[in-house]
Amino acid sequence: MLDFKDPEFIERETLFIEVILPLSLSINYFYRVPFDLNDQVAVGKRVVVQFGKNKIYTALIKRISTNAPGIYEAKYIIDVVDTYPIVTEAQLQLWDWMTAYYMCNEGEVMAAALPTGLKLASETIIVLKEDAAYNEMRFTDKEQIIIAAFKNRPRLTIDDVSALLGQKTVYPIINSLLDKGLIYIAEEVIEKYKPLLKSFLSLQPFYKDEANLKPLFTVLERAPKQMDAFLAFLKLSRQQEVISKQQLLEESNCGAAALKALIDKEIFKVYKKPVSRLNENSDDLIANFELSPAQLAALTQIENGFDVKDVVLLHGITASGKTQIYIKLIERAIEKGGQVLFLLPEIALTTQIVERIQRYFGDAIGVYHSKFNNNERVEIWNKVLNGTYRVVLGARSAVFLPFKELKLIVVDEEHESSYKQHDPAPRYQARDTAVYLAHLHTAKIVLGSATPSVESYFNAKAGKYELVTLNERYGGVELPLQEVISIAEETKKKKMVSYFTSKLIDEITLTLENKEQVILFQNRRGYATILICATCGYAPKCVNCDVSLTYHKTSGKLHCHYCGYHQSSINICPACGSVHIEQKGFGTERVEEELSLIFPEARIARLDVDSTRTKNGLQQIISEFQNKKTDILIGTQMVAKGLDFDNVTLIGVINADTLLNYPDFRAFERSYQLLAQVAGRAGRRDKQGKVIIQAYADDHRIITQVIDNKYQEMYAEELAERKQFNYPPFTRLIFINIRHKDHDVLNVASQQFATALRMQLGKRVLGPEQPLVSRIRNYYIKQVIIKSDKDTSIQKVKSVLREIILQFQSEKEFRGANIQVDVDPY
DNA sequence: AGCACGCCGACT
DNA sequence: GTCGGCGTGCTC
Repeated sequence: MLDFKDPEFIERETLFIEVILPLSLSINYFYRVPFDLNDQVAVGKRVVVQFGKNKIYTALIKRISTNAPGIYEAKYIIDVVDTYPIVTEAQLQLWDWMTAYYMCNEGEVMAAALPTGLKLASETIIVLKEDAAYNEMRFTDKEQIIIAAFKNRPRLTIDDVSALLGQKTVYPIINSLLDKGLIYIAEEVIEKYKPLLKSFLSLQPFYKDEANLKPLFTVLERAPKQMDAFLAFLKLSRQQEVISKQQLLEESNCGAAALKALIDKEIFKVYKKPVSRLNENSDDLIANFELSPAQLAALTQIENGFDVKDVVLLHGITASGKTQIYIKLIERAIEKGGQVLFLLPEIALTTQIVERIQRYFGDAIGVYHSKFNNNERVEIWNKVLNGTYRVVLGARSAVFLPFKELKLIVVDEEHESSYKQHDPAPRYQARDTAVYLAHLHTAKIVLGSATPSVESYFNAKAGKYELVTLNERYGGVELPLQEVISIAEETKKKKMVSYFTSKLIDEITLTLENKEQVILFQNRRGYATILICATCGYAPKCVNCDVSLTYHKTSGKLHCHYCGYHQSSINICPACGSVHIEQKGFGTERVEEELSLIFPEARIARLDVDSTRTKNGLQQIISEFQNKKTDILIGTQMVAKGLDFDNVTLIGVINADTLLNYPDFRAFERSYQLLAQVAGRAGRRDKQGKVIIQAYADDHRIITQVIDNKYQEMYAEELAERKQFNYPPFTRLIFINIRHKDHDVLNVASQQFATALRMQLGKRVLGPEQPLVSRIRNYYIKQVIIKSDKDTSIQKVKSVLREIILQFQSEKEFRGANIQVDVDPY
């Protein structure tokens, strides 16, 4: 074993390091370490390297060796960024596994894993923090030069800094300024989320000393209002840690003037703190909850399950109180000194569940997802690394955080498709990655869902996972009354009003009269799905993609949902000149419009990607609905996921058929999950909710199963189908998308690729097939599918695939072709 | 991912 | 005659 720390050794030996660059490169590169940096290099630290002609990147040290890397001469590293490794050994192992399993590059994994703030590059822009407390700190000369430079320019690139100081090694200096909180990395995108700041009060340090309080009381005796406020403050401070200005005003009836006087007299100090925009009306749920007997039983089963298996699947119906069970599990894991990762779908992270858990665990908890900017993400990364955070709530990318003592992972809503990353690579499934991550740390993992994925349930039934079932709703809340209404029949009887059956209209009327709220679900956005000329059949299509354009009335434009292309709408058919343009299909916009004609008094809001694109859109729509400023919320999938409103008693599904007709082998499973999830939003503690599902296929087995809550039956029938048609969980799928700008070249190329693959893998190879959308952003697409049965070694299949891809890419005639591999598409 | 090197159309 | 289009290959 080489001792890199031995001074003798350091003086004599030349070190070479293998680094991972955060780019899509098929191999890693080697650099040479200058002698004076020998004692600083370590696996998991970042280094600054020049890559290519004049590009500078932050790379990560993967291996250190004394062997020169063969024929070429290695470049010297410019600098070592970190004083201690920021990536752990376990993380590097996880990266290795992901690279191999999902058939991508290590650089792609690194790019996805590290928050942008840890990937400084030469053109990264730094900005001086305005409110930084300079005078309380000491700076080196170089730091002062940089700070001074900000007087002339608000933004500096790393290259600028390099020029200013006349040296290449600037990363440690920048890093130190970042650590001191003096500068931050400018966002390349405008920040979407701006925290809401609220004013809080604290006592000036001087008065924390009891001795100084006494004279204060004598002074305040002459100002009864101020005294009142002060006493109210003292009383509150005994009960809670933070006191907001607003709260003190409410509790003391002292008036704003008296409070201002106290602040002006420097008795109180005001500080601002970001608070959630969401209504905080569910506090009581968490403060000191007791598990119900059913929950307690489930908890015990989970813990016993951990004795025999590493993975437990918790199948608990909607509103059965899974969160409280998670909290108990988390609590126990922390008591044992461990760290906990709690994964949630992105959308659920903006809701109450985060607040509940945050309130419960306080400062030891971190939240990690896309609403946070780079600087905050780096902060979270560091706090996980140094152990400040014991619990992290996060979306799928949180699996990349640098845990050191991970003891428990919770994957809530494990069936959610958003756990799978589709683009770009690594195309990973965070739930499956979490199972491997738990294995790496010898941690335990709970997968929870009201409607588990067929795969997970299969694993549980097969004994790979331990299965725990919770069949009782928490607090005796009744299951909603569910009913399906046939659209066909209602149409025949001429009882349809626009898209709504008479039953749904009646129920909405009743609900609004009771001052309760309604959620309507329509899984399509926009106004009309397509426009079509009634005379010649022409339908406007996207110029870049092979899809019809969707008509959006709000913008008055035709939009492509794949590439973002849009054009103005048409009144006259460009093909035949006819003015008979028909609208086919309808989306949330249309539902909103039609509904407002029927219920002109009702306050209606829409929740979909379009209405939430603007700043704070999502947050605002949700909180307005929660605060009962809206009566009816119309939305796509978004309304089904993780949102919890306690005044909603009616849920309407406008058209269930669109879900069922989706051409995917998981369509029925997904429909069941989505409908069950939507239905779960109905009802309150004191009132049974109602769910109305409108459909043409009103007797479809999936709809019947949703209405009767027959998960098991759905699972059994799905499983039989999967077995018959060789789909997961009986096989493993790999999708290979081949893309090319030229249609004909693609045909030849994909045919040849499939043939080469078939030579070695035989009938496991399907295609090339034309995917649903055969052209996106001007690239034609063909799909080859590998369906590998469980008896075949998947490693072998992957190595064959890897070889064929390599061979394919070396062929000159197909050079413009681009291959994307998607392992376990979801 | 960048970025340079390299071979074919409209311009001072 | 040149400036520049982006197609292709390389980066330790």
